[in-house]
Amino acid sequence: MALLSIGELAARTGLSVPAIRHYEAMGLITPLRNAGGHRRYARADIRRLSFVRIAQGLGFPLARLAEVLAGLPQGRPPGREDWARISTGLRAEIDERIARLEALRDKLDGCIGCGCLSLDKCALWNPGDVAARHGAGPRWLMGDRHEPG
Amino acid sequence: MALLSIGELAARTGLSVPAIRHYEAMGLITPLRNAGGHRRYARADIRRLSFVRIAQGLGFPLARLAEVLAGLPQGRPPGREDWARISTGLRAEIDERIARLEALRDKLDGCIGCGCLSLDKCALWNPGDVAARHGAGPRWLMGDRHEPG
DNA sequence: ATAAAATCTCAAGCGCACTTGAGATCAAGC
DNA sequence: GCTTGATCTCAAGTGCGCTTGAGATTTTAT
Repeated sequence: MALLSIGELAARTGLSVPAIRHYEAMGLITPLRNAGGHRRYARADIRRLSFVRIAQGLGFPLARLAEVLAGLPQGRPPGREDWARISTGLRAEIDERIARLEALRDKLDGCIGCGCLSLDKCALWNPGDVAARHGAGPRWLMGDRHEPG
Repeated sequence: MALLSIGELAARTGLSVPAIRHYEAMGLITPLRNAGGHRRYARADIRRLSFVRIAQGLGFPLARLAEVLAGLPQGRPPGREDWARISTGLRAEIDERIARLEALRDKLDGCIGCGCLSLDKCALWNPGDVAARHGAGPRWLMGDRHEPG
């Protein structure tokens, strides 16, 4: 049993079968096919999907992960250095996301505690008074998460 | 200018006008209406929407925020204690989210660094070997974020 | 050999958080 | 008074990340 069926891969990763097919459509994984046209996965693909789930849980959209995973070797199974390379690429972004979350939490604490409660004016809640600029888009404070497209 | 029009509120909060109307439909805010049927907002509503944006940025769905905001007084403008009360309610959930993110980051670091690379078996990546249980749903590691519904 | 289970390919639907558009009404400036 | 801009409602569309369903084919077990 060198290669896995999609059902086996689903069982190993905890993903649903349609979800795995969806990831394929999004370019995250590219299985082989057997004579009958059924998908056949290498063991390394379990790792690949585990990575996807974790990175996705950290807030990365599938499209970004497709880019990152494109950095893994094709043909040869990826080794330690390969995973380390693409992971370090994400580390900076991960740290940034966590930092942003912590900053927001602290702002929340700080402003509730400070008693000013003028959230529309308070520098903590509205750093740089962006709201007064031109009221264009809600980009302040939020970073790029779930930006209205 | 005791009350704000929706356009003014949009300018003050950085939100779009349709977004504010959407929040109303979701039960997050309930403006008064003038004689002509136009929405009129109190100053405290700026705070209310600022709170919504921040909490939303922290990962809370609008439905949850509607619940939380229902804890604010009606008629009387909310005071420091009101905001403090509903914020502390969220604090635990916020801390939990941050902790989860940090844990995932550390797991990522740890397993890339540890050299085992057997993500499907490694206790760090797959605590409790949940994948082998019955392959039902992808609930391990992820918490409740963006759970397939 | 055959019945049952797994897989295949489309296509459509869903939940969330909005955006966009149409057509009508209200408000404000000149 | 009249035009212009803001606002109204309702409906439909968007992007993401899948799920669900239909109908056909392949694989596996007996």
